[in-house]
Amino acid sequence: MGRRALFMAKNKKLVEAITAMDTDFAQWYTDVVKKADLADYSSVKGCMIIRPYGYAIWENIQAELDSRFKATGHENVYMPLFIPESLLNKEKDHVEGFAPEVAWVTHGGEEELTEKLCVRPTSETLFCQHYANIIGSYRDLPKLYNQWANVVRWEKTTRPFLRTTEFLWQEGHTAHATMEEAEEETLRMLNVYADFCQDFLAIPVIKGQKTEKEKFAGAQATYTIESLMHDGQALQSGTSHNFGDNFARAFNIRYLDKDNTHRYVYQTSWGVTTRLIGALIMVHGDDSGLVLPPRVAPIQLVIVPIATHKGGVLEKAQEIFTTLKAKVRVKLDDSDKNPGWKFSEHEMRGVPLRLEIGPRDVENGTVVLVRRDNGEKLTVNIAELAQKVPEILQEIQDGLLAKALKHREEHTSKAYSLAEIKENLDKKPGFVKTMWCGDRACEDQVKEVARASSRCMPFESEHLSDTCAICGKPAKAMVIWGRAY
RNA sequence: CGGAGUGUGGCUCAGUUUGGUAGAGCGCUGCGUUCGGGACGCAGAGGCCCGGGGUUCGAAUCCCCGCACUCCGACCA
Repeated sequence: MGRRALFMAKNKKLVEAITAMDTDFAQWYTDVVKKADLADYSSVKGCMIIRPYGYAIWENIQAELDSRFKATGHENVYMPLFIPESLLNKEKDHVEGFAPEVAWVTHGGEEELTEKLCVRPTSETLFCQHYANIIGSYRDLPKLYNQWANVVRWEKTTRPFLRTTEFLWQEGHTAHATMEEAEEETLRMLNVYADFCQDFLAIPVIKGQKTEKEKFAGAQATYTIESLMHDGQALQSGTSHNFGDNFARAFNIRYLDKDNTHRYVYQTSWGVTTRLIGALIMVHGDDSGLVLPPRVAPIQLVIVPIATHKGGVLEKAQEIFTTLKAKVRVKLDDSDKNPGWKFSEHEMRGVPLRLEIGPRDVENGTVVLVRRDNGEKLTVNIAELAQKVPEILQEIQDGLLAKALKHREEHTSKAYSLAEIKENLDKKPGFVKTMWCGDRACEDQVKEVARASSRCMPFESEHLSDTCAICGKPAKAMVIWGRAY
């Protein structure tokens, strides 16, 4: 009864099974993951069961990205799950970066292995060894490979999708004849990610370069797309690395050039992970649960028939289902739950559009459409549905991106001192822009005082002042700071 | 890796203080009535009380030792 009362009193919050965002954002996140049937916990810490609905989102992400990778000339391959210890150790910075979080296989059956095998935390070393074998001539270049795989990193703190011990991702690994080509590739793929996030996931991102401190172990340059969650925390949503010839030297990947001299190749790697699902939740979700942008939504429209025992309703619903099936991903929920229950269920799962059809509608030749993003109800003639539904879905897609962008802008500030960075973040968590001298010491200080890290040096940067906001020395770049997941 | 908390039907928990026949709500199954914002009635099914050792006539409850998970801080996609 108390629950019911809450339900009635607070019209905005339609689902009482989910903790309100303002009450406890972390709990809200966990509630959404579970109530939207995205994932379940497993018996191994940090490993989750991705349920059909969550996996369907991942499959949509995969399909779209994969076609964009193919369109830019990449081929898919599959590398082994295991890496011999000696192979992992070949590149010094790389192994040092990953050593603390690798899982090791020491036994095969009852027998102890002569060499430990690492469960891949990433596959640079595997690709490198393979490239050393197959690249001989400039005619073999470039090699543009990608793999869809799982990787394991022994994390201390885990959260579903955001940081799990095992996660799914894609890792692109390419080899080029020149540094210029490698740099071009690195940026090309960063742009693929950025466009994908904005067009498909309706998540606005900031493109930029990581500082020395934050760059990938073994890379010469790391580029990133950074997004801002609803609670003002930053999320690194994808990275693209230019390795230069670091790995090529360590793994002796050389090609014979046109002038008959051996040269090292220049390599890149780039990846996005199931973390993107976490971003979707935290960028678009609300107190009623998940809100999915139509393009990534496994179900774009759900049909809820009302009073199915009355003649004609179910038949009409089925007819509409058949018509719309050709245009959008549609589900007819003809289960014997109550309509109200179904409304809540599909809201929690973030279905962008709901279609209600009851006896009144059948009589009038109309249906009621309800938007998940703003709750708006529209009465539409059945004859117009095939045209209207795609239009409304597009509006929702655009609206979500605009809303997220507005939120990010409202949570982005400028600062001119260390104290101001901290003050801004404490007052209103988000992105803080400052000038920076380029010294690691200043980053460490921001970490210590403001509990924030440098997210990136954005490509689109401004000149805020001549001096570093932290130490006052001449500034070299603008940096965006934030508290990150 | 520190600090705190929690482990009892599928889920959320009560029961533990003070040892004495394992409970509730939700969910699940069947039948019927309902159906425009989480419906209702009746009848059911379902538990090695996290694990291992003690103490006791008797342990979910008391004592040791583990393990797991959650949340908060240092490292990371």
